[in-house]
Amino acid sequence: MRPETIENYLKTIYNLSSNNTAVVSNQKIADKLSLNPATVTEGLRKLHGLKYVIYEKSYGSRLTTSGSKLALDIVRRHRIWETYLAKELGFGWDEVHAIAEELEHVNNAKLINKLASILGNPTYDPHGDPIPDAKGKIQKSNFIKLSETKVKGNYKVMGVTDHSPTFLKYLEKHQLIIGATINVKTIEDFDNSIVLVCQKKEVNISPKAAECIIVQSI
Amino acid sequence: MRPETIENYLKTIYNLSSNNTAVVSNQKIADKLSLNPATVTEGLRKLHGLKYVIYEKSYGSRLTTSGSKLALDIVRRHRIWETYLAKELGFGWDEVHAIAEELEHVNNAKLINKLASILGNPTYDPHGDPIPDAKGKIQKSNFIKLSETKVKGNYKVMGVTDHSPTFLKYLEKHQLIIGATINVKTIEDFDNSIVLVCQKKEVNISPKAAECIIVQSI
DNA sequence: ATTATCTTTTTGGTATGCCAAAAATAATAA
DNA sequence: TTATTATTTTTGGCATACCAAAAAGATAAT
Repeated sequence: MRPETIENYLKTIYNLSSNNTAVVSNQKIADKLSLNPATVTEGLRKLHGLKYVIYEKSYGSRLTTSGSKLALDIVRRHRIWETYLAKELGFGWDEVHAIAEELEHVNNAKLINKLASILGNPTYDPHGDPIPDAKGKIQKSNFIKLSETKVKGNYKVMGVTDHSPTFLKYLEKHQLIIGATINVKTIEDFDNSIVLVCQKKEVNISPKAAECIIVQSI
Repeated sequence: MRPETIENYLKTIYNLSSNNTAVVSNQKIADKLSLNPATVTEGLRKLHGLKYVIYEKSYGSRLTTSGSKLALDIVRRHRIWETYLAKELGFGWDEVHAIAEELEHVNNAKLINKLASILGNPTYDPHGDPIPDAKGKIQKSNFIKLSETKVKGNYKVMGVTDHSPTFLKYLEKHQLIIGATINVKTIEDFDNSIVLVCQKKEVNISPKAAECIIVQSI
C-alpha cells in the first residue's frame, strides 16, 4: 500500500473512533474518504495484514498499537500545520483544513517539530482539537457537545467537530469562535434547536450544528 | 496521469533542458527520476497527448508553452520552499532539497505567494538557482561554470547544479558557499583540476566538481 | 419469525504506474 | 561501410487503487 493511502485510512479510523476505543464501520470510513464500500473492505484487509488494524469481517475495525502510533503521528502533522497556517501564515480557520490535508503527508519529524517549536508547542489547533506531542501523547479533556448542555448554563466554546469552510464561516458570522463564552437560554421542545446568547446577541442553533460545537462548562 | 507524476516529468524536463530550448533524451529523464527507460517512453507519450510536451519518437522531448508554464510553477514552489526552509526554519542548504521535493507537490498558490512575501519575494534560492515569480518570469543571468573560468580570474560563487548533501557538505567544508569570492590560480594540464584560492586557503577542485559550481566574473 | 432494509463482501473489471527482456532504431568506431 | 555499442521502443506482465453490480450477511420492523 502507498504511504498516503495507509495514512488516510488510519487517520480516518482514528478520527471516527473518538477516544480510540470504539469500533468503526466500513461505511463511515467509505463516507469520510469518499470511497466505494468495496474499496474499503479491500483496504481494511490489507491494513489488517500490515498489522495496523484489527479488522473483523462484517463487524468493524479498530487500530492496533502500531496503527494508533502512526495515526497519532499523522494527526499531529495535520494539526501542527493547521496551527502554523493560521498563526504564522495568516490563513483563516476555514482555510487551513484543506491545505493541511495535503501537507500532512510530508513525513519529516524534524520539520514538524521545528514548526511546533516556533508555535510554542501548542496543545490545541485552531479548531480546538488536541495536538499529540512528538511522542504521541494527547491531552484529554472533559469537553461536551453543545447539544448536551443544560438550559441557563454558561459555557466556553472549545472546538468544532466539522471543519468545512461553510460551517466555520457560519460560526464566525455569529462570533461563535474558540474561546467565546455563551449562555444557553432555551432548548426548543419543538425541534431541539438551542437558543443561546453570545456577545450579547441571541443566536438560534440547529441541533445538527449543536452536534458539531464543543464546549466546556464555566 | 496523476498530478505528481506529471509534475515530476515536467520539472525534470525543464531542469535538463537548461534554458528550455534544448531537447531532452529519454535516458536522462529515466536517470533523474530513477525510472526504467520503458516507463519514460510511456510517460512521454501520455504527456504528449496532454499537450505538455512535444515528444518526437527516438529523438527527444521539449516542453510546450503550457508544459513550460506548469514546469515553472513547480520550480517556483520547490525553490520557494527551499528558501523558506533555509531562511525561516533553520535548515541547512544540504537538507532543504529533499524536503522541498515533497512539499513542492502541494499545489496552493496562496500558500506559496505568502511564503514568498514573507521572504521578501526572493529571486534566488539557497543553491543560487533563480526563482520564477508568480507569473513564471525568471531572472536571466550570465553565470558560467567554474570549469569554464580562466586562470588568474576573480569570481564570485553564485550557485550549484548538484544538490546532493554530500556535495554541498564538501563545498561548505572549503567555504565554497554562495557569495564567496575566489581566485583561479592554475588549471592542471594533467587532469584539468582547478586550483583556486578561497578565504585565503588553496583548494583543489576536481573537473567533476567544477562542472557543478556556478560563478560570475567580478 | 419473517419481511424489508441496510451494510458488507464477493466478483469481475478498469486505469495508472511501473518493470524486464526482446526487438528495433540510432549513433559511433573500425 | 560494416560492425559494435548505446538508446529507444515494443511486448508481456505485475501491483495498486479504484468501481459497479450481484450475492451474502446483519439489523430492524412488523
